[in-house]
Amino acid sequence: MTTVGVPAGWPATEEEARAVQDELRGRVVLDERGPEPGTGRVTGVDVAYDDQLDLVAAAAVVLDAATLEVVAEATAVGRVSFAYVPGLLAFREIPAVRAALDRLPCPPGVLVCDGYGLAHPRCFGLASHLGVLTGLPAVGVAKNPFTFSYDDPEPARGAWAPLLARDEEVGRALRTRDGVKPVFVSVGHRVSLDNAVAHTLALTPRYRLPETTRRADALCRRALREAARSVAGGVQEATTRQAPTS
DNA sequence: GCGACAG
DNA sequence: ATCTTGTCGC
Repeated sequence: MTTVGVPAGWPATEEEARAVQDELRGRVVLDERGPEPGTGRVTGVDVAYDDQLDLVAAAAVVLDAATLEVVAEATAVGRVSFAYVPGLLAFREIPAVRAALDRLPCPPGVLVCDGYGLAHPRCFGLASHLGVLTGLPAVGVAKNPFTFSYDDPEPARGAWAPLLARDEEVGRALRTRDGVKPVFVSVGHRVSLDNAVAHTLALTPRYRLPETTRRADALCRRALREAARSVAGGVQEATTRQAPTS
């Protein structure tokens, strides 16, 4: 099993990480609408953890945007690069995600992240961070409202309400299934909010969460199980070798 | 000061 | 994120 390490210069403290966000957020591009839903490719990325074994597994799954069929997929396993701190999620997820993206055999198209983009304490969440580092269009689709507030959208799929920080719209609470809890969409990089919402609806013909994140979630969990099994197997193998020879 | 807080 | 069985409903 090949493992990816923490990148050189990766922040070691929360202070350093916040400084990186403050420096990079100026590179977010907000004046592009982005590719139209249903055209080209859309790539879901997700990460799973085993904190006991200090393992992280990431997956990137490329879908044909028109058919939602899987075009390509890749995984990467490594060590945990940062503790989970609200507002600093990107530092925990990005090294493994980038390694998985680097292993894809084709261009990813639009990235769909689990989490937020501009809707963030320093306006630089995971989706924006990954977008800036890769240069790719990126959107954030989160399952929880984080620190933001919203009024419940109408019950029909497609209905939405502004996601608010203070009184600013930083994203949208979007109903992707009739009568089901909304998801929370925000702009990452090189995509407009309207288009991010349109992409999310195009990716949710059947389930609350986008097909991209469902596929990536399943794949990174599988990769983590296999990595954990491999680690456990290695330990067992070593133990066996060390058995007394009396 | 205390609690909340994407994954 | 992760720990976890059954259960209500389409």
